[in-house]
Amino acid sequence: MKKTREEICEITYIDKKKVSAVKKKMKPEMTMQRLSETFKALGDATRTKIIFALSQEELCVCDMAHLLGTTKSAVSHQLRVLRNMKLVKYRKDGKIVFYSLDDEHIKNLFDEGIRHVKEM
Amino acid sequence: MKKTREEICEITYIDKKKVSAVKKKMKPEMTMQRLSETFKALGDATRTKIIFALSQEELCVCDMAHLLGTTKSAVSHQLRVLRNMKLVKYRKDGKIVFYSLDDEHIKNLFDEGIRHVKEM
DNA sequence: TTGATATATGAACAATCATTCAACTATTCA
DNA sequence: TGAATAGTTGAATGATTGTTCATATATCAA
Repeated sequence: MKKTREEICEITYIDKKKVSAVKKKMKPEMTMQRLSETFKALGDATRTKIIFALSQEELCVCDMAHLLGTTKSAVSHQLRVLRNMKLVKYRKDGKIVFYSLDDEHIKNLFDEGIRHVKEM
Repeated sequence: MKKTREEICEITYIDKKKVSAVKKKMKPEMTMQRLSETFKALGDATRTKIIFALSQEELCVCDMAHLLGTTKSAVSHQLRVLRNMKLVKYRKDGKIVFYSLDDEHIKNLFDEGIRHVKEM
């Protein structure tokens, strides 16, 4: 009888102790989920550029569209993703909405990323 | 005549000076591309967990699969993504391949991310 | 050599995603 | 009030992605 389907429970442990030690240290599922969502939010060229631009200056949607050479709609859609992940905040001034980074962390996170990229 | 299609060139500038000032500061396209790819590589729950696990211990594929409750194949596929982005490195010991974080940055980047998530 | 095990990988499929277009709200100002 | 402008949003669409399954490669041990 040939077994083809790989089942989780049949995988061999190489170092069971090590695995349970690491398992204990793992963050809660919720934390991991949010963390990956945060990175995912930064993981798109348009959004990366938005974040970088906002690390330099507070900007309105219209000017971001200009800066990135795309449409206001596309920018607005991406800003919602960043808003949802609490990466940017905004203030309204009449018709115009000005966006900026939500807090200092974001810039640190970003700078750390740039440092990694430079050493690739 | 009603204009429906939004064209890039027709967007109004709100603050042209500000836009060109930020434009000058923008990193090269290549840097932005790599940066977003790096974040994207971290932006998946399976890969996030792999990175966290490796920040604790060097691990083989088999044990990672156990730890995450998934298959070796799934882990292996995700490790390739992380390898491509130079986020993990590996050493071979006989049949077994041990993975670890490529450098210290990665942990910093990750910790900065966790700090953000905790303040959400 | 043969069988077993650790890992890698290609193809396929469903799910997710970014952008576009059209339509909508809200605000200004004439 | 009504036209113009800034921004948001829903639906549609093509592209990308994560997992699974099957198979391939590499190493070890008998």
